Parts: sequence; structure tokens; C-alpha cells
Amino acid sequence: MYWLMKSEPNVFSIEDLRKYTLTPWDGVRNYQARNYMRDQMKIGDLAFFYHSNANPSGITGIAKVIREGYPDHTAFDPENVHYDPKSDLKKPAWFMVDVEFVKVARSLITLERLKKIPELKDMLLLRHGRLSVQPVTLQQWQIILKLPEWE
DNA sequence: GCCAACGTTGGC
DNA sequence: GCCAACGTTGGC
Repeated sequence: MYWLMKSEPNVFSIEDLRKYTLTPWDGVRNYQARNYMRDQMKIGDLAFFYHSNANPSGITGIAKVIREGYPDHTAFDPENVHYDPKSDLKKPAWFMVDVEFVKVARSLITLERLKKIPELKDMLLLRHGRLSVQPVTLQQWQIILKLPEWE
């Protein structure tokens, strides 16, 4: 499957992703996003890396899933900002995947630009803006990959 | 910094 | 199980 994963660049940017051989996608505390990571993301799946809360916001690169859903340990640690007392080792509430850097776009594919492409009008990104991990259809993936911003 | 959209919590 | 209050996301 194909995906879109959001990150605020002032917290974790595509350049941070590029720096590490492995990035645990921790801290997601939304059930729908959790379910995608726990149940549906598979090794080798590709995801658009989206910069949110940026100016401008948009797709900036591609990441690859290299480990499938496993418990997000940051939920167990009271010192961690993502701590959640509802989650523990015996019955973890939150899950994450590991991803790695694949590529960065030559220039940002802005949200404004995506909105102008009629074939993308049903993209979850444009309909349910707040979901931080979301599926992308094959058709949407291909349309976006053909944009000149990648070269 | 504002605020609309939307997810979560908790009283009843 | 409803729904008001509240919190968060994220574009602008």
C-alpha cells in the first residue's frame, strides 16, 4: 500500500529523516492512524513525507516502511511528552512502525498545488486534513509521482 | 495567533 | 448512548 505521513518540520523534517538509517514513527496518539500502523503498513510500503504546520506545507519526499507495527514505548515513559497511562507493556494502546529515508523532492509540492489537481480532490489529505498517517491510492500516488517537482 | 474542524472525555 | 465541553491539529 501507499501512505502519507505528516511531520512538522520544526520537530522532525525530511532532513532529519535523511540523517538516520532508521526512524521509529513514535508519538502518534490517534486511533485511526494507530490502526493503520498496527494493522496495515507492511515492510516495503512507501509513504509521501508531508511537512505540516510549515510555510508552506506540502509533500517534500518519500519514506519507506522497514519495520511493521510494534508497541510505541514512549507511551510507557512518564517522563516522555507522549506518555499515556492507559498504555502498558502487557496491553499496549499505541503502536508505531520504523521508516527510512528514500528521497527528497527537488522542490516542495505544496498543499495549494495539490488542491488544484482535479484527480486528487478525494485525497484524504484534502478531505480529512487532520489525520497524520493516511492511505494514498495507487492512482493518487502515480499522479503525484509524475509531478515535475521530483526531478 | 486565530479559529474551524474534528477527536476525546466525562457527566448524566 | 447522547452530547456539551474541552483539547488538538493545522491552514492561514
